[in-house]
Amino acid sequence: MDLTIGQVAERTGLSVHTLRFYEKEGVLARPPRRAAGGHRLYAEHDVEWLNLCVVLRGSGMPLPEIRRYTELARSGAGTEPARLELLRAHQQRLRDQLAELGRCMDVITHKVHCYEDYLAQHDAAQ
Amino acid sequence: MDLTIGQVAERTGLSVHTLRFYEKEGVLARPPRRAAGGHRLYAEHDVEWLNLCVVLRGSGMPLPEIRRYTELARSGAGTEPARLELLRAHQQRLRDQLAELGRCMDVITHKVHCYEDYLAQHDAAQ
DNA sequence: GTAGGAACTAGAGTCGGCTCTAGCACAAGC
DNA sequence: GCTTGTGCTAGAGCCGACTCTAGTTCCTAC
Repeated sequence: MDLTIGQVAERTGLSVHTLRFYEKEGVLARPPRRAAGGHRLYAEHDVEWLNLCVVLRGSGMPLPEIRRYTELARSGAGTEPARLELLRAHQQRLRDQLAELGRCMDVITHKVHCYEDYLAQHDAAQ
Repeated sequence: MDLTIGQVAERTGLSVHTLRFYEKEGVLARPPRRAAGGHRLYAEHDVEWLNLCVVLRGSGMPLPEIRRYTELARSGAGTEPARLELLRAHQQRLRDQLAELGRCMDVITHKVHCYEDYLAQHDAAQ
């Protein structure tokens, strides 16, 4: 039932290095247990938590804020409103970012069309 | 008709520092002319070019690639196919990124709903 | 002519987020 | 029992993209 750091790396897409780094940064709800020889032992829920963190990171949440969210979750009951607020704020930022990227996409698509038209014209002339 | 670096900063949203930095990085089609005292003099088309660069950067294109695009544009006629290819590649990356961010948004929205439901339940129980 | 703000240069510093190194311990398969 | 791979720690290094500093010069308005 326990997973090695390598197995967790495989299941989260994070590198072994990054997993240790995240642990140091307080991204894990609690540090994993250790085997006799000092090797980390992860549980399934650690993987789930990390996969959520991957989503948060992948959408641009900075590590300190992920740590804050983790701390709230670690504190347990009563912190739900704060957690909700944090997620909502991130959701809004993400919405804004999507809108901004959409505008960028429009500009780029327009540029692409300009070049396509130009080249179509140019090729036809030959 | 000429613009100072400060005016260009205002019109592009870039800082004066960043404008000089971009110039050093070869992001400008050609370095701006200089006034008698050595101050940079920008033309309107520099602002347009920079605004395109802002869009490219804002959508995640790294500076070396922007420089490459700039160099192609500087080389003039004949480089249009290469420019088109570069833009198309970026467009594809942007599409992928938008899709990825959309998936992140779905996960986060789901999380938000979980908390909302939980809190609604919790509040009703009081 | 002088004060204050804007611009100049070269180069150093910062920041976030990894990523890698060194040197060593442990473990699994033959 | 030995090799090969995986893991451990602490800490250094790297990368991209700015961002700022120091020391100086230039322009504008009084």
